[in-house]
Amino acid sequence: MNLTQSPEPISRRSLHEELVARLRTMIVDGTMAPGMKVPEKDLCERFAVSRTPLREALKVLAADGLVYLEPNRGAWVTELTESEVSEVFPVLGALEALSGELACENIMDEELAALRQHHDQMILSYKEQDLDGYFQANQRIHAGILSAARNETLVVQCEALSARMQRARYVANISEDRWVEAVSEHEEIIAALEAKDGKALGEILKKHMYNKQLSILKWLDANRETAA
Amino acid sequence: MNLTQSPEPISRRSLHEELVARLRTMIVDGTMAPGMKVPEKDLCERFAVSRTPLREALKVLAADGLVYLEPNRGAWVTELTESEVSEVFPVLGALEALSGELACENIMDEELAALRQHHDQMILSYKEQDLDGYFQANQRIHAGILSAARNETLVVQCEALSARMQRARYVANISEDRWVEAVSEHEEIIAALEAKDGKALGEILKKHMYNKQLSILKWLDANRETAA
DNA sequence: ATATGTAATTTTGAATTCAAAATGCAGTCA
DNA sequence: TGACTGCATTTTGAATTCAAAATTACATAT
Repeated sequence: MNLTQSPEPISRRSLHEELVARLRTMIVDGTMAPGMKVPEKDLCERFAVSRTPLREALKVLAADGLVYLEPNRGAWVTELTESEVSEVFPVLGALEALSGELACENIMDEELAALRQHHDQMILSYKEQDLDGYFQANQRIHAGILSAARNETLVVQCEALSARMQRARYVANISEDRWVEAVSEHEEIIAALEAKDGKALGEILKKHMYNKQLSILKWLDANRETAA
Repeated sequence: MNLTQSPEPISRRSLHEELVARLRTMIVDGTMAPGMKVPEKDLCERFAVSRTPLREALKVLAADGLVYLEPNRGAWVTELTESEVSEVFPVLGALEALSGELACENIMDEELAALRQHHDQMILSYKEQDLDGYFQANQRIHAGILSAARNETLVVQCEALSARMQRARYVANISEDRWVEAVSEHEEIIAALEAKDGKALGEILKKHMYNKQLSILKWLDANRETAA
């Protein structure tokens, strides 16, 4: 038998891996709300697994900062506090800035073209006031820059921290003012990218992150008493 | 009863937490060498625990990138490859740069004084060619800057990535040339810190990291055939 | 009624068990 | 000799079990 192009290996997934992915999604999209006790027994029944793999998954999510464990008391979904937001965003800003610099060095023409399309799509969604479409295009742009940076470690770190903040973005409905501002920042982003100006792109992405932070902090502050 | 200053909660540790800490140490200090299969049964006997908590710990270490898991085949200590080093150091550089900037904003006088002492101690160790003392002082300086940044998330991220690189630092014996260079960089670091020049400190720390990367890559390259 | 003490129940942490998968080892045949 | 096959052994993944800890419910006393 001659296998010139070897087929990709059959990827197998252990139960706990699958559970990590599922639970992460549930936390990020708000199905499991911040502050909520993780219902171990419930989840076991729902996913039809025993406690062993579920608990393994919870340990991993705890290391990621999405849940916290209290010995002998169980697991809770982490709250999104002001102080956490104020800690995570600067770190995310530094990492996105790096991703911008690296992307300018390594991006390929087809990738750049795809990003330009996503950008135009995003502008279109904004003009039609289509928030879902906007979010999706926005997501794709950031993912595209990150992947163009050619640094898997950076991807992993960014995604882990983003996941922790994502929950807020789902709930925090963007204000019209912030939306206008974000769109204008994105014009700068695509411009810097097309000019391959890494330094500038890094700065803009950092600023972009900082503004997101402010917008979320504002929302958190406004909803503080509501939640409590 | 009036508890004006509430006592700190009694901290308890589950077995798996303890195991994560112990195994991490064993991997970082080289007791478990890169590339080695993790001897599950052995470790269980050695620590006198069952497989359940040990395996939970391995999942966490895998999420940290210190081991990798192959389904149905077990766990291995991750190798330190050129590509991993080339990925992790830039990320670490960006994070250390951030820590420098934040430290300049937030450091207190006593902390600065302590760092100056560690620095002087480090110079002394260098003059006496005391590598252990030098490493220790060096470690304390970086930890001190990080803690002065007042950002727990940043600390966690830096420590996780540092742990992955630390193994190399243990094995890679610093060259005399690199040592001279590192000492001179540290003079710049303490100067920027005392001048509270965040931008400059960030730049130097980033450069410092980059030079460490080069030095480790050189070592890896020289030892490539030895290890294989 | 509120606070304290006690027993029953539930939940958690970790050991054990069990089935599936991988590995190692003979024995067979070219 | 060398590679393939089938069987025994080991290792792994996950369910189950069991003891310890926490929670709840209830009774009693102030």
